[in-house]
Amino acid sequence: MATSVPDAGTSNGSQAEEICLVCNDFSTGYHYGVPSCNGCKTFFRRTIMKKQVFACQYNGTCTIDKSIRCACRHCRFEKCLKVGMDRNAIQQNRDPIGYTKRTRRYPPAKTLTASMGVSPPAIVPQSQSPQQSVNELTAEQMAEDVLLQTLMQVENQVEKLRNSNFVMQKSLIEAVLATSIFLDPQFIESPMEPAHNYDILRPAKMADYHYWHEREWVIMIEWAKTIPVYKELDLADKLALLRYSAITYPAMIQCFYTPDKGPDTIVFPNGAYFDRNPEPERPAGFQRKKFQMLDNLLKPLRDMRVDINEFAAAKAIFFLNPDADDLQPDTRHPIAETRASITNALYRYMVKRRGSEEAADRYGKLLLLGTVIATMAVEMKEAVVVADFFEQVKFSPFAKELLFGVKHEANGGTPISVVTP
Amino acid sequence: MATSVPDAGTSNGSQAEEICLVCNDFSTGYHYGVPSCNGCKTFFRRTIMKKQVFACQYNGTCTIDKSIRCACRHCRFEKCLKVGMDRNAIQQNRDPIGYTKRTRRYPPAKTLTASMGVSPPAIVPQSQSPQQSVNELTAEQMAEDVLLQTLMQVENQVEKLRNSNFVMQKSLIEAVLATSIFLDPQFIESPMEPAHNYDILRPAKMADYHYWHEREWVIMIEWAKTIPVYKELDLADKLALLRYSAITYPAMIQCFYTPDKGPDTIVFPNGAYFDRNPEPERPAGFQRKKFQMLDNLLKPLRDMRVDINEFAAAKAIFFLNPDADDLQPDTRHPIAETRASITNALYRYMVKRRGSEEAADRYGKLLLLGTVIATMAVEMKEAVVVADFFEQVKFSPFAKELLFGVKHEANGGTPISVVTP
DNA sequence: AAGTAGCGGTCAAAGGTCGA
DNA sequence: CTCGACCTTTGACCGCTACT
Repeated sequence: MATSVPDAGTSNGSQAEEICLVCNDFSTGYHYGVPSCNGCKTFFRRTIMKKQVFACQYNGTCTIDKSIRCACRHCRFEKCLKVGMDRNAIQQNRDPIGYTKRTRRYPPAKTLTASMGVSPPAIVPQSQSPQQSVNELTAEQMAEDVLLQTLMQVENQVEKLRNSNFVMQKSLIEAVLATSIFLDPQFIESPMEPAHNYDILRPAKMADYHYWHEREWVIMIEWAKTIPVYKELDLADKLALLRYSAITYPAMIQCFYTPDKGPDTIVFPNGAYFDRNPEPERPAGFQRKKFQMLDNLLKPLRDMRVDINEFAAAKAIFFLNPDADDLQPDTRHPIAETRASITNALYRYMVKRRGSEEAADRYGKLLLLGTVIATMAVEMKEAVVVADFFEQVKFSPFAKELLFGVKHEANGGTPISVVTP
Repeated sequence: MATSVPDAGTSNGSQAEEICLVCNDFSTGYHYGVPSCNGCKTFFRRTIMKKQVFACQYNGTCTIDKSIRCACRHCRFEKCLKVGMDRNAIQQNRDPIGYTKRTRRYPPAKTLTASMGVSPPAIVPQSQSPQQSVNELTAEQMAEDVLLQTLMQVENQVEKLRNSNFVMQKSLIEAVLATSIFLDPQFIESPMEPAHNYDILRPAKMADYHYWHEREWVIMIEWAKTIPVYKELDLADKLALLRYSAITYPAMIQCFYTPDKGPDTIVFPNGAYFDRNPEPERPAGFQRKKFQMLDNLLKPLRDMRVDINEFAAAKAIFFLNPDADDLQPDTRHPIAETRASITNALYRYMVKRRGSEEAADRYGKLLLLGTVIATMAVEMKEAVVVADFFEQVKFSPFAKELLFGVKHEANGGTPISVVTP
């Protein structure tokens, strides 16, 4: 326990390799691919080898620092994964799929080079280096991983944009055609504005629902424009994808980014919240949507402890729906291809973080959330049409453009009607 | 914690290290820099961590000895400091670790394997036995694989039943409650009847659609009764699952088992077929369903060359939808568990047959068909309701029971209206 | 031949547990 | 409530192997 507090003041990045990325203690070199200290290195290895699963006593957001790195093993392990420690670099206890023999336990005798029979690969390196199937990626796989990394990086900007005070005064078409703010270096480097106060909550009013939906839509549009395949689509196809996700994208965002105020509460960044209580002034059918969000989205996301990177991938997978209405037949294929690229990269990401066994289970559960998304998309499309038909909801021009594909007027942009919450 | 025992030269040092410098009890090693016993070690830590301050009842000169070390906490703590215990060696609170007594309970969850039954094993499995990693499947995994194998075996009977001339004259409720024909040894051993002649095709008429839908429903019911978790459900939950899949189960069956007459044709076993041609006599909305079946189900099933075993798993995964309407809350969890068991077993099956790389891609694509299924389920539920409302379709009593949950009449069974094709 | 980076293993010494 | 026998967890240090 070296008590020596490192002078963190040196902003020199070249020293970064000497600091443990997990706990900021002095690093003793690269371990499992990450500059880290002996403690975090050993902790990571032990956790994986013993297949331990921890639970955070709080809300899974504990800060990990040298002085308190032992306080929450769940968050410490999550931090290890977050900074990129690679469980495939752990040698014992290998991937159960590509069966490799291990020669541990009692005899250190390595005379039994052949060990047990089954040796699938032509070359069997006796003592396994962490190479092989893991680091050897094809060019295609690397491209897929780059795509996923881009999604992850953008996702890390989403909350910043969501909490910010930006005002978009564009029509839907203009917003779709403009360059994404997520690709604007000035925005990327801007600091996160102080989070809203989540301690003072108040029930959401109609104005809150409208305000936040339109805000999430703008975020969805800015986000979509960062996806390579999306940029290449015709305007009509872009709008078709946006329309398909118009209901579910805000729902996913709101479920994932709400602070944990219990299993029945979803909070908007301004402190407005809703829960299971009925709200008679809202159109019928929206109560059902609330239950679906709480039971079928929020709960599994929480239970699975979906991390932001998995969430980034899931959002894109469900958004890039080649079966969405009104897509031109020619564009379905490239969309499906990109979707497959993301699923493949997501799977590799999960294997790296969770191991192949848990990854398969987790991957399946996450993809099956697609059924929930699809159900909500269809049901709410119906409900929205009905609500509009009976004029229960006064949709803004922006909303009508998005939900119903109302033709854009020749020249003037229809400004977003921002409702002050 | 390199001990760096400084005893090198001291003659009697070897003896002193075995004695607690605080109370002269046997020491258990160095604690906080001083050879000390467990009691004094723990006492010192507790005192520091709880920031306790003691007062001596006498004059602060109490002797501390093993027999009376608890008599005066003030003087005991002073003695700790005097012999050199280092308060800087006290660390922060750590994460709680749970039970440590081996005579109590089973370890803190995580291993769902032996969750059933009482069986607290004398030896806690929590300890490290790094075995089981490679070829060895856990008992849980083996149970999952057995479940999948059962589904596969039943699936191999489906076409036999579908092509047979069986006539079910039962009401929905009776069919649900009876024993599955798939579990009847007599049926299992019966030979497959000669397949229908798929060379002579004719366009399907309304009667064909009705006939085959009701027939697929009967097959669905017989099939569902072979799923262990399904058997345990209440009648209402059984009906809820059947209702959810009432549209999509026949669609999946028809897509998978149709002979390949080109990408736009689906053939029933009696030679009746349909394709993309509009059929004005059918209700609006059914044309859309046909396109969905051809484009979103038949095409991917063909493109992926889904085999019958994968199909068996997929059917069950989509059928066991824990989010289906009207399910009781308590039954959602066991359904989700079984669904996860099947997905896991399916993944292992794919890895075995295709290798881990292709398996991940294939597994993802197959599970994402769930979005198609969910979309069709919801849309057709709407369409069916509308169709019934406008009486465009004369639903049979059996169909009404299934689709709308019409109450079963007290005694008489409502016979299936078998339309001769 | 010697050096180094990064694996896994080790065990003294931390902290946690729970019946007495 | 405190005590302390007994337990788990931690991490500085070590040996090992592959690759310079």
